[in-house]
Amino acid sequence: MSEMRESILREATQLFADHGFEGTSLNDIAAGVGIRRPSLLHHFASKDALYGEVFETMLSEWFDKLDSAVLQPGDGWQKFKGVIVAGFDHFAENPAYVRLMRREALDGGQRLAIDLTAVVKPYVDSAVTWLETEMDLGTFRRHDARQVVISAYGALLSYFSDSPFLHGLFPESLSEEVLLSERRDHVLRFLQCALVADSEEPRTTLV
Amino acid sequence: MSEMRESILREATQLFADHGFEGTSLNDIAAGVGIRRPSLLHHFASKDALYGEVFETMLSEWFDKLDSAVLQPGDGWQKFKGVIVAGFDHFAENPAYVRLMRREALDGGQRLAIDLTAVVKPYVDSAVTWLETEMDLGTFRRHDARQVVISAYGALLSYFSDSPFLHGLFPESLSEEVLLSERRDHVLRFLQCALVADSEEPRTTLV
DNA sequence: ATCCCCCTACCGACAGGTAGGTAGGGTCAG
DNA sequence: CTGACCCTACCTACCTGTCGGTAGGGGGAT
Repeated sequence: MSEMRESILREATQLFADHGFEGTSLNDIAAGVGIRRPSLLHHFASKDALYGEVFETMLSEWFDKLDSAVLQPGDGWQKFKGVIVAGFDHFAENPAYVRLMRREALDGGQRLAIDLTAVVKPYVDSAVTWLETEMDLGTFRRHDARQVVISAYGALLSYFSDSPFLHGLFPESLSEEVLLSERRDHVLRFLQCALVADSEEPRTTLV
Repeated sequence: MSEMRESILREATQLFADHGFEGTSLNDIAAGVGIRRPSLLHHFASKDALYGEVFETMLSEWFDKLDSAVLQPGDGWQKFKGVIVAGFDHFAENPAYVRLMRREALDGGQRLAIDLTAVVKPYVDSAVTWLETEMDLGTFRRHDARQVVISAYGALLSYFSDSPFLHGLFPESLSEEVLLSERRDHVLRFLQCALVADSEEPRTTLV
């Protein structure tokens, strides 16, 4: 992969995440990497092709992280927590990915060549069956497992996707790092309280 | 308010929600109500003005519902539940509003004349102080109250804003109504488990 | 060393289309 | 007559994508 291609992909990821597909022009992206539009189109066949490649890169990086998180040893809450933490950290490092994903979810994924739902569904289904066995075992409270996945999805993504808006709700004095770690702690504790029955003092088991 | 103005506002709300500000043209909106673009611009000074009015309508309708929900008698979980239900039902009736709000949160509210954060912050702050007193009383578990608001915000909105994407994750056999009521039940039970300590059998108190 | 050829990378200029917004005229009700 | 309403025609700005052309490096053959 050429250096210029990567620069373009990086810039395009940021701009698509910030302003959406329609709100980003090829001129903007080209200017961001210091070339003209025709030169950009030398590396990518079209705006749609560029967008598709940005999205594929985003998805594959996330699936890699997710796969390795799922393969980590552990069970019950420890395993669930591991996946949540992996997601949180990955999204914290790549907030543009979250915003990209949210925009695509809002639009219904019509722009993509791939069927987003079909790609994600296997992950969701395996998470659902795993959750249901844990509930059968009694380690987790009884919930609609699919709904749990959606709720966790919402809890994880919303903070990052809506950060331009949500940030204004906090006192300005708090630094980015403090905000992040507070959110992380909260999400874990909140999910644990909702999922694990005997988590009356969950702080002691949060290690 | 003239009939035509209302039609335009209705159509604009739908299209802005579905395709975003940049993804919606005045021609699309005008065609949707059966007039030409210049006629539309007779009723609204500009695209920005139209969008601003759509957004203001959305906000004021939601704040009305929210105010009356907060004023309902009750305390502790019953009060919290009342607000969540009011939000859920309002969003279920007006999914376009949720998608509009999410899009604006993603963009950072730069397009609006009003400062979205400043408008919402008082509501959040009062919710935070209320939650903290309930936690002090012991009716709710100890959480970071502001984070609880964000989590509830995410749990409520995500299902509606990302519905084009999330719907594909469910079996197609389930009807819209079943899906909605299942989501509603889940959100309430999930939040109750997370917030209320003695909710081991929360179904009995869900009345 | 020199010439030739092909290649990648980039550019200016252009085409075709659409965007938001304006100017001005026709119609019709009060 | 006036004013509200809607129209066609038009403007400028910007969009994506193409075309022709250029700069320059690598590798043979002579």
